[in-house]
Amino acid sequence: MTKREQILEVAEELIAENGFEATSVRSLASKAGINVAMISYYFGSKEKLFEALVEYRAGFLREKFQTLNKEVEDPLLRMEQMIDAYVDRIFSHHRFHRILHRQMMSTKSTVSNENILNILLKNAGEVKKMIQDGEQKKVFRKVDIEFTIAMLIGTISQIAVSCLLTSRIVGVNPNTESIHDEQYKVRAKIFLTNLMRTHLTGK
Amino acid sequence: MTKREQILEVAEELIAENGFEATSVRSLASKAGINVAMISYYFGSKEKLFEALVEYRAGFLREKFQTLNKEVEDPLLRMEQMIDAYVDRIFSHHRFHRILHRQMMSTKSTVSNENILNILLKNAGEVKKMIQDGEQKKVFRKVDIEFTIAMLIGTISQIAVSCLLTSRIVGVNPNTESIHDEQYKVRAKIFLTNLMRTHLTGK
DNA sequence: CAATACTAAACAAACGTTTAATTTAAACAA
DNA sequence: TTGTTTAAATTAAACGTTTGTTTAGTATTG
Repeated sequence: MTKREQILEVAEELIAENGFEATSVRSLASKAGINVAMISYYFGSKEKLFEALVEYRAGFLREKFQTLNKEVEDPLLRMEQMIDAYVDRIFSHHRFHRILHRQMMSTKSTVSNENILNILLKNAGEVKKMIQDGEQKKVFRKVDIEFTIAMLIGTISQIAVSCLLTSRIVGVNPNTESIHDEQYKVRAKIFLTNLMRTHLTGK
Repeated sequence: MTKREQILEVAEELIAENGFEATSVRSLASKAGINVAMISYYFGSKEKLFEALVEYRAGFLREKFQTLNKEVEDPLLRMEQMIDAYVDRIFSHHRFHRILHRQMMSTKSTVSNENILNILLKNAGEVKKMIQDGEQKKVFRKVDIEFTIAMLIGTISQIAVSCLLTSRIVGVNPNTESIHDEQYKVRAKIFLTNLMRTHLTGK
C-alpha cells in the first residue's frame, strides 16, 4: 500500500465518523502519522483529497451489476444475486458508503457531489435494467421502478449506514458493532430478498 | 413568532443545507438579521441551539401515531393512515428530517444525538405496535418487524431527504424541487402503501 | 548530484464565544 | 404626562483557537 493510499484509508475512516467538514487535516495527518503538509503535497487540497477518495472506492458495484445483467438470465435469481452483492459490498465498505449517502443528503452540488451522484446513478441504471427485463419476461409484475430502486437504496442505507438508529431498533447488542455481525448481514439479505420477491412478483 | 423561534427557523434552514458543523454562527446571525452574540445570549452555545431546535420540532409524529393506535382498529387502514401522516409530516418539514437523518448517520453519540435517537425510537415503537397488532389479528403475516420498520424509515428518507439522488433517479424536473411537488408526494404515498400491503399481507 | 519525500514553522482567515458599552422597553412615582 | 429607574435586548469589538494552506528548508533516495 502506497503512502497515498494509506492517507486515503485514514481519511475514509475519519470522514465516515465525523463528516467531511468536521474532519480537520491535522487530525487526519496525526492519525495517518504524517505531516499536515503532505495532504497538500499529495492531493493539492482537502477538497481534492475527498475527490480522490471517491475515485479510489467507486465503480466496484457497477461492474458487478453489469456482469450480472449479462450472465444471469433468470430475473429472480439475478435479483437475488444483485442484493447479495450489494449488501456484501456495503457491509465490507460501510465507511465509504456512509460518506456517500451522507453527502447525498446535502443539497449543495459541489464537484465531489456530482462525482458521487454519477456513480450512484450508474448503479441505479443497472438495477433499472434488471427490473425492466424481468417485467418484459413476465416474471415481474408492473411496479413503480424508480421508487423501487429508491426503496432498495434507502433500506440498505438505513440498515448498514444509519446503524446508530437501526441497531437500536433491531435491538442487537450495542457492544458488538452490528455492521460486523455476520448474522445481521444474513438477516438483512433474507429480508431484502423476500421483500423484493414479494414486491416484484406479488407472491 | 418570537425572535428565538425566528433564529431556530433560520438555523433549521442552514443546518439542513450545509450540515451542523459547516454552519457558522455568523452566517446564521447574518441570515436571521441579528448580531452573532444573540445566539449565545438566547441559547448559550451553538450546540445548545441545536438541542433547542430538536426540542422545537420533535414529538409531532409520535402523538399522531399514538392516536392512530388508539382510534383506528383495522390494521390495514391504520397502516395506510400511518404512511399518510408520516409522508405528510416529513414532506412539510423535510429540512428538519434531513437534519435528523444526517445526524443518525454519525457514529458519535453526543447529547443531541441521544435526544434525536430517543425521539425516533419512540416513533419506531408505535409502528412496531401497529405491525404486531395486525399480526395478532391475523391480518398481517409474520414478517421481520424490525427490518420492516428500518425499510420504512429508510425508504421515506431516501425519497424525501436524499432528494439530490432520488429526484435524479425518478427523473423529475430538477428545476422544480421535487419535495414541493404534490404529485411526487402522492406517488410516494401510493408506492409505500402498495409496498407495505403486499409485504404485510402477501396479497 | 538532482529529484523526490518530508518536516517545522508561519500564514491569513474563520471559527465559537465573551466582554463591555449602548439602546430599548417597561414599570413606577410624582 | 412627565422624568427616573431597572432590567432586558442588542451591538461592535476583541478574545483565544483552530482552520486549510504555503513557505522555506532539510533528509532521503536513486
